[in-house]
Amino acid sequence: MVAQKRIDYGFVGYQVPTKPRATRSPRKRDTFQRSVEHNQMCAIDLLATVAAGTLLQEKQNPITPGDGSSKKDQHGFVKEEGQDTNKPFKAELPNEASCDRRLQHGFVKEGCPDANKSLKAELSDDVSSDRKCFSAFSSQVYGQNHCSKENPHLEIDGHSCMASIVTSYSCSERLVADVLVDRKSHSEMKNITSKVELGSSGYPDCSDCNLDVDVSKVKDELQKSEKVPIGTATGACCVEELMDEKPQAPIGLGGNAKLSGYNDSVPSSSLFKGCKNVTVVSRDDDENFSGCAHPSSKTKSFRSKTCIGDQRIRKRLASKYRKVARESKHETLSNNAVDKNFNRVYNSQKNYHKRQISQMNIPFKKRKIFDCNSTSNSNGNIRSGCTYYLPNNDTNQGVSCSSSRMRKDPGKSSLEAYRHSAVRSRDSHVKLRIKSFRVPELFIEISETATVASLKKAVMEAVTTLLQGGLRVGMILHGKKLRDDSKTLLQTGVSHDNQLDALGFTLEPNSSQSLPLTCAKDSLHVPTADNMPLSLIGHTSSPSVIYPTPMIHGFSDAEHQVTSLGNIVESDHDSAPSSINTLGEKRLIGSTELVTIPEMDTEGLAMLPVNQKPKRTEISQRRRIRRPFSVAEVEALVEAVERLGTGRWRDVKLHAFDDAKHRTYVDLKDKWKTLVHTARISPQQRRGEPVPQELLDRVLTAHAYWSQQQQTKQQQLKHHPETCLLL
DNA sequence: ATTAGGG
DNA sequence: CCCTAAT
Repeated sequence: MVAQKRIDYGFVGYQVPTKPRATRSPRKRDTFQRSVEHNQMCAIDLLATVAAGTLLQEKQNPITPGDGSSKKDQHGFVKEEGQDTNKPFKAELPNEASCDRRLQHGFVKEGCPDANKSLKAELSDDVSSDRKCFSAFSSQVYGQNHCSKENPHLEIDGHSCMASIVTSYSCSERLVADVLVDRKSHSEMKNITSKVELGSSGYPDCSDCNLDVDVSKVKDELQKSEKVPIGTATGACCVEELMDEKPQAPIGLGGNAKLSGYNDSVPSSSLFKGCKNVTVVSRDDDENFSGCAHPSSKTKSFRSKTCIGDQRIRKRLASKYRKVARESKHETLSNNAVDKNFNRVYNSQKNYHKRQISQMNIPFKKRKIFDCNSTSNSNGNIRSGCTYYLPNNDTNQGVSCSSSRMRKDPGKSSLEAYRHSAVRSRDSHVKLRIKSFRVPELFIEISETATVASLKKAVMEAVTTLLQGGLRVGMILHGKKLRDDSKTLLQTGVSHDNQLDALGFTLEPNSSQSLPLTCAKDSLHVPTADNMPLSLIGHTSSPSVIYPTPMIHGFSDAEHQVTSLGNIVESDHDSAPSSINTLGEKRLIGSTELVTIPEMDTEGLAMLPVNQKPKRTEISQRRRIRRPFSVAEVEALVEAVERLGTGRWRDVKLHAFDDAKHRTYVDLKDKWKTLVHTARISPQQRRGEPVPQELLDRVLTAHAYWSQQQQTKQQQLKHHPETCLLL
């Protein structure tokens, strides 16, 4: 490559950290400049080589240099290089010193500090400019990384929930994050509303909690109603956002729930990531359906639609629920809106790649609502109901008028009535509604020319991936976990009015990321020892606390609510083992209302079955949880390495996995190692989740490229040590 | 704290 | 993923 003969020093983007980047003398500067050019060329070569088709396509839709994209890149670089940008002077010196003492000497010799300083400043400027150019370049080449705040699609209107596109998360994300941080007051999560109805007659047991069970009950009721929740086109995930007024969105979770629509409960969050939410549809029907007034939803219709296309998802959802605090600002998108969104998406999207970010936490929140009509109350029938919101909701709810209202007025009276009724007969039913849970952010990249179907498919895949781990249901009463599945609701007190307030369900997502060990599919639950929830799984008492996954960006209102309830515990997707502590910390960060958490933790621990502790301990001792890399993560890694090269794992981590705390640079390095190995062996020999051949090809290409670069550098050093001096 | 490699 | 040596 052309680059080989040239000196690479100074190029931040691709160069190895060790090399000197800037020089103080004019001559050196020129050299530097050249090196930069050279680097760029290298980069281009690499890109051309590596990126092949995709990149080329992207090039066609280059982002204008001036826009935010460039900024992002720049930003990214800054981070990469670290200190350089920020502290051109000080930072650089040390680096250089380490890299090349000669340089340093020269520098020192030059003598006057001031002169040096100015020079350095200039150099740094140059560097930055170079970087800019590079970034612009890279952005063009990579196309994918442009999430400038300026991009229209990135912005989220309060209500607009779009399918977002995401670019490479690395740089762009960061920028966006920086910019958007302020806005993220809202949760980034998308909510999937689900409606779950519980027939109280059943047992409180976990088994009961299973969607299937509930579903059947619900189903019956639903059948009565004609409405059909909507199958959104996405089929895959239709999440409905809950409107305050029309809280319920039936969801495909569990047997009961159906995903009616996929909404972004918190737009801002989506922005944060630079992605928009993928909204699928919520129909008016849904709303009606969801309406508290209509406790009975159409299960059947739901079910039929539920088929969304991917039973897997459904299953998973069913298996696990998370409580979702409903976001006050849910809005249902009309079809039109959806269409618009899609258009936007398409426009913005360049690649068909869908990505999930490392952050893929799955914070699902679940809301519960008890419906009991006053009328029914008189009857003593639970079903009558009023919608009862769990405490969680209340907190958040400022938004949900219905919930708060329900609770206060009708709710209580109804509750009392309910209680009485409960006392009278054991036949009374408890109806629960779980409106929504959150879905972690999904990033989807799709070409403009892609069909709607493909986008849907992409969304589906993303959702599927998220839910892969499966979900588990836990119940919390008055902040305590209900572990005895054999107890009846009555015995547990769930059927009593007071209890309702304190009742909470938790969904523990076993996402690969969050809870790798608990892979329903693998049937390996044991491992999760680290995670309390996981450990709990094996036990009769399934009541694990729901952990709202700590979002990277902060907690959503819902989460806060949950916290207030004390029902929810967060599971840290990142660190399953120390979930509690971690959670607590995160919460603190995210919100002020953390008080409950500590208690929760304590209780939780205390409550934990004897078995649990040992398990946990054992597991923790053994090692941290295994968290297989998802395809999305692999893609992120590959992309980062393509850009940064091997040997800069810290930078790779910072760029592509900064939010994935459980991925250390060592992990990334190891993963790359295994990827290279995987790419070299025959497909038949590969195990685990198959990695797209395209990615493996990129791995080999990038690996080859960077290996060569390394050799070249070494040779240069050997043969032309003086170059260092010159530079 | 990082990086590189072996296990 | 873990562990370790070398930076």
